Amino acid sequence: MQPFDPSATPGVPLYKEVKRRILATLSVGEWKPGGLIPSEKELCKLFAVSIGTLRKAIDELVIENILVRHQGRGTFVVSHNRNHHFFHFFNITRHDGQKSYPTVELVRFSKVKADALACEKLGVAAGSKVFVLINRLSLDGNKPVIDVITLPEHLFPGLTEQQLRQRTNTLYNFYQENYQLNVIRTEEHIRATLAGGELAEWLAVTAGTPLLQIGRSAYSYDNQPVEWRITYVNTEQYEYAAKPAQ
Amino acid sequence: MQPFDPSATPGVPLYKEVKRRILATLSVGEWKPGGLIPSEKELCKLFAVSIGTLRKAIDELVIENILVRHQGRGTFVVSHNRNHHFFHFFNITRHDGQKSYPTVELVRFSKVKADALACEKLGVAAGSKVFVLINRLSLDGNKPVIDVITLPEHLFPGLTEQQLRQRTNTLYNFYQENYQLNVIRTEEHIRATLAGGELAEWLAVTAGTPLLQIGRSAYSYDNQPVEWRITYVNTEQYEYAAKPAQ
DNA sequence: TTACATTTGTTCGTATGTATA
DNA sequence: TTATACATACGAACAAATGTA
Repeated sequence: MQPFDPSATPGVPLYKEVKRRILATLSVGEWKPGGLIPSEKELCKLFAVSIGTLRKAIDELVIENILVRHQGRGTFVVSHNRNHHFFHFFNITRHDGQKSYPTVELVRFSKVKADALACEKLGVAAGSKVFVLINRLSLDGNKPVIDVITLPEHLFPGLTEQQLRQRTNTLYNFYQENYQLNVIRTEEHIRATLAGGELAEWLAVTAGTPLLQIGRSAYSYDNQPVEWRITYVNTEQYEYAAKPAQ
Repeated sequence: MQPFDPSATPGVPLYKEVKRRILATLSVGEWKPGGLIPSEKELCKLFAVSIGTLRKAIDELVIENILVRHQGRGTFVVSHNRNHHFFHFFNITRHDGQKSYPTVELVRFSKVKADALACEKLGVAAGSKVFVLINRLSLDGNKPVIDVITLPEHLFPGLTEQQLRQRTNTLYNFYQENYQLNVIRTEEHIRATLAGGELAEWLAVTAGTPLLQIGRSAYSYDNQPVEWRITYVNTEQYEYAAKPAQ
């Protein structure tokens, strides 16, 4: 005989329900990125489950890079920092596989009506306003990457060019600190294209140079779309390192 | 007091040791792809560990796509089939995300001395012989993909063009069935390039068309390199779908 | 259709080890 | 040194899926 539990749903394992409740708590900002969540013992009491069930829920959130455990210290909400987690979303390396931190230069900032593609990718109504940022990234003195980033205005109210220029950490850290938007997952689709026009200028290549064109959707908790970007990469000296098929 | 265990190594958790022993058993071919491994109860006896420890070892192998569990049936060694597991290593989709199975046409088959890059990627001595296969893939009547595949001769003794033409399943299934080489992991690095020469002919595009150039190393158990390939993709109608950052 | 044995999945809990502050 | 927190290892009981008699 099961103990009475009003939240129990037939067919849904208890640990999945615990996981959902942890995600919901993260989603409303009760536990903040970089912060400590209650200990396993406390969470067992809170959710009225055994330690094994709780650990199974947290295990999945750790695998999904949403929580991180530190033996002896506690369990933390994953945060976007320069040191931790950055290369999880930055897949550009030198041909020899060497990674390095890019420096970023804001080339353009504007607020416009979203085009059809942006509306679809961001899940906003036709005619909605969006911010468009164009960033140029430098690596080892080269400038091989241009990011064209689209952000829905309703999630970034009052965003200004100055704020973006003054940020000292990563862009995803900026979203997190200033707009409580925590990017936890991306989807990427890669095509080849040719440089031309302003893109060729910004990358300092001749028109007709082959480039990678990487479309990325970035999501927060609850699969909320936060950002849509297209990244262009000159692969003369750099390349895209795909994650091992898993 | 711990029970005496001659295989125990200080600092290495028991479940990691169990995992290593399962991998070693797979590596020598004692449990075959597609086949059933002993039940959890039997494995507990075999390794003299508790059910929890055994499950933790198997959990990791399931996450790594090496084993697969079926409730009520048992635990199986993952196998390369047309139906199961194929899209795990095939990341080309239509622009709308639609997946379909390619048909394959062998364009060229030869045995040559490995060049420096192939030697490095396959971990073979300079001057070693390798087979080079060129495949053209069709999707929905289009021919957007060329694979240039390099295989070390010592792992594929006696490989013939006829064998390759007669295969009815995937290439990785062919390696598995005929050479007991089970590809379980790949690494991929993506660049942009321009079509030209034979490549442009095979893909039926004009010279100067931008293409994806995807370098892939494929590994078996024990990180043994099995295959090195370069895939060229015409992304006019297709694209590379990266796995979600995980 | 039914009954049963087998196998994995879920949930519970305890004891001990290891890392941290 | 001590308390706290996660990591590892143990195992019991029951649920759910599967295949077979």
